Amino acid sequence: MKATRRRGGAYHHGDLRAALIRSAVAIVDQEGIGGLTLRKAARRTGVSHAAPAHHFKDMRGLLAAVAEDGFGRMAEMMTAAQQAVANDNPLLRFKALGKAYIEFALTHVAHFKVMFHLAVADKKAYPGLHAAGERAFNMLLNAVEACQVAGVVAQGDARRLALFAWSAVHGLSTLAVEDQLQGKGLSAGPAELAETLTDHVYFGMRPV
Amino acid sequence: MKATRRRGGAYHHGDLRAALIRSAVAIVDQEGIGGLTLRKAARRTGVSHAAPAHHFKDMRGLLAAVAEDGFGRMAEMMTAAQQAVANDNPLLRFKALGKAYIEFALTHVAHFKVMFHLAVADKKAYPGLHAAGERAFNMLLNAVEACQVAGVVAQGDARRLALFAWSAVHGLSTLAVEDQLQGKGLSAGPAELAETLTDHVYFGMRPV
DNA sequence: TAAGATAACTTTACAATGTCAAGATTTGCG
DNA sequence: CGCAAATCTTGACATTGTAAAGTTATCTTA
Repeated sequence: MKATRRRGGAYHHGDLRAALIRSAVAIVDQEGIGGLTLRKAARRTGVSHAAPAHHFKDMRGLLAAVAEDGFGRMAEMMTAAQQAVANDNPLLRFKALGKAYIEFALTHVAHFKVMFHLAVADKKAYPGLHAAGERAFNMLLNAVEACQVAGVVAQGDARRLALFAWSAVHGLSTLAVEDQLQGKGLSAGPAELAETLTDHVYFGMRPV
Repeated sequence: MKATRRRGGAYHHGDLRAALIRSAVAIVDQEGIGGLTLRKAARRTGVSHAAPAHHFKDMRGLLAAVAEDGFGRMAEMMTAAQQAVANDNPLLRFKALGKAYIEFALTHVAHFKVMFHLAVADKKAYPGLHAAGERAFNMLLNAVEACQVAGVVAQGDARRLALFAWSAVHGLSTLAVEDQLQGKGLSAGPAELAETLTDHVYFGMRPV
């Protein structure tokens, strides 16, 4: 949006951190998460190979930054999807949330892969990342609780119900993003499968 | 089980391929998937750094071998769990299948991580791997169809129903294995969560 | 505005890795 | 027995992550 391109031999980039994240996302998009390299991201951005270290301590720092960026975008998409639905229909809002989750994964494959690929040591090392993930789960939790209040979802531990919904939606996203849905004889694309899946999720949470 | 340890300076290992897979699993268990290295696996097995190349073409070959081994073990656990249930109760068999899937992920974290971590190019490059994944899905599909015949699960595209169940079960496994369940206020461990999750999955598939 | 401090970036350097090529050793088969 | 193939080792090279030290721009402050 601003002076992202380095004119001439400008020593200072101006917005290197964001530019590196963009490059990283592009690389993961093209070559997968294994093709991402600090040096490659630096080359693509037009800076020296050691420049990333000043913005992200190391490789994991870059991945954490991409993941945090992804969680932010996901939260945006989910709130937008939720607000596009009538305020007084908690069930529709709940479904919209689930479909937005899947849609985010399908339209932001690189982000999604990185978001759920940090093996370990992200818990306390990257507090911003932790908080971003927490926020997304809380959106889902609130939607479930609203459905309980409205009586369209069974009573009981809302967190477990939310976990069920999250698992289903996250599972489909993961399988789709990892190309595990090919050759399974599915008669529809991921988008349509998301629709029927969220219906089943709701059926699994109905009051007795 | 056999002559796995190299006595003295034995030039030939005897069962190097399997030994390397074991080492790789151990490394992934201890240091995560990012800590796995061809040379490290070779060192741990007591062979030269280039030895793995003769059994697995490259790094992806080793990962594919670990994944295929994992699919085999998972199929074993799932068939065992299924056969431990009365033959005439398809619903219980279906639930047992789902719980076995989750239990496998929780007890074979390294295998599970590798199984669903091969980014791309596994489709045709590793046919054995592809077939192994196919087999696991077909077990689930058969269980769903048996439930439909018994009338305990709604009619309709069995593959979509199976996908819903797989998504839920796979999602919980993934989240648990990636330590995403911490700090979410869940009042139970993964094993108990698996129990309630499979119940919800079934509820989501009941006949109207 | 000018100097000093700080931040941003580069250059240099090194150990570790994946992978290839060539050599050594063992096994199996005729 | 002899030889070809399979198995493993050694050596080499480009690439990577990362640390240390140097260079250039920006910011602060007096």
